[in-house]
Amino acid sequence: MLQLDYRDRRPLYEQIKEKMKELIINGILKQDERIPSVRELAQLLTINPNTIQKAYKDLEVEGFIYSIRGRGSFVAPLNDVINQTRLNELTKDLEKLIAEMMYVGLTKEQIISSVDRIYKERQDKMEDD
Amino acid sequence: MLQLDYRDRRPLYEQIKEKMKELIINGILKQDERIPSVRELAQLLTINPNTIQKAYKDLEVEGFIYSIRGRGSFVAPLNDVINQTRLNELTKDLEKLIAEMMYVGLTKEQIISSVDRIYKERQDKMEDD
DNA sequence: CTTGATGTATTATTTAAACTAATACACTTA
DNA sequence: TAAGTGTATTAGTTTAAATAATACATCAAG
Repeated sequence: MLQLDYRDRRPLYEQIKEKMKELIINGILKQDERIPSVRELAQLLTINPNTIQKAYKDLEVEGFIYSIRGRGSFVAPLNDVINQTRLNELTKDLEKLIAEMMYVGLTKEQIISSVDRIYKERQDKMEDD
Repeated sequence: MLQLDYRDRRPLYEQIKEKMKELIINGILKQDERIPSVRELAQLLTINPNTIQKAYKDLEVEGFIYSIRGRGSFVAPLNDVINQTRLNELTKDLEKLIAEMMYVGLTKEQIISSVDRIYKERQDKMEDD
């Protein structure tokens, strides 16, 4: 379900965050589905529970999961995810990315066709579920 | 010209890289223009020269600047910037970003109109120079 | 040819962040 | 009640970032 890469120079909790986001975004984990507990995942990955805790806390702040003491952690419903702060961050990231793409000489048409292709590929993938 | 943020949790050399990229991408620094020397910038920012050196080395690898021993560091000509490796990285970043934007419910049209807006804004800005 | 500036490299040290470890507590469910 | 959950705290270790002090090769100017 989750594989860590120790050659990766990024912190473990970042890797966990990214992998978990992917699982949620790609629909592998469904809304309100329970995800492994802090201790379970720590044991599975043979790392410290505190590291999982940090990853989960970040994911909760970003709106991807919610946690209930005594019960566990769960995939957040979409409504919770769509918060303006996150949207602003994503837009800012998009601006940076496009700025660099323009700089290396990509035309608007090239960029948009990339967006189009990516969008289509993702839609196809989601329809398979 | 360059302002560091010590509340930022990212490493200083990352901040320097990002700021320098912005200056180049936004056309503030022109092709073949000389940028501050390692020692100059270190003194200006009151940080260690080795930190600047690391930032500059990274920027050179990514194709944004080139350095000549004994002379200084300069903004790279565009042709050098367009390398396939960098393009692949940018495309991968774009894929991740769009995936998350789709997840939070943005339609293809919304994303493309964002791209369109960003592109136009940047073109206007560049024409002012 | 000397001088001062440049990029580059190396080694050692300090500082900060990431990670581990061991507990503790409040809450939920069976 | 017992076992599992999230959460918090404190301490220690490990790793990365940043500093510090040099050294060397190159280039331009005097």
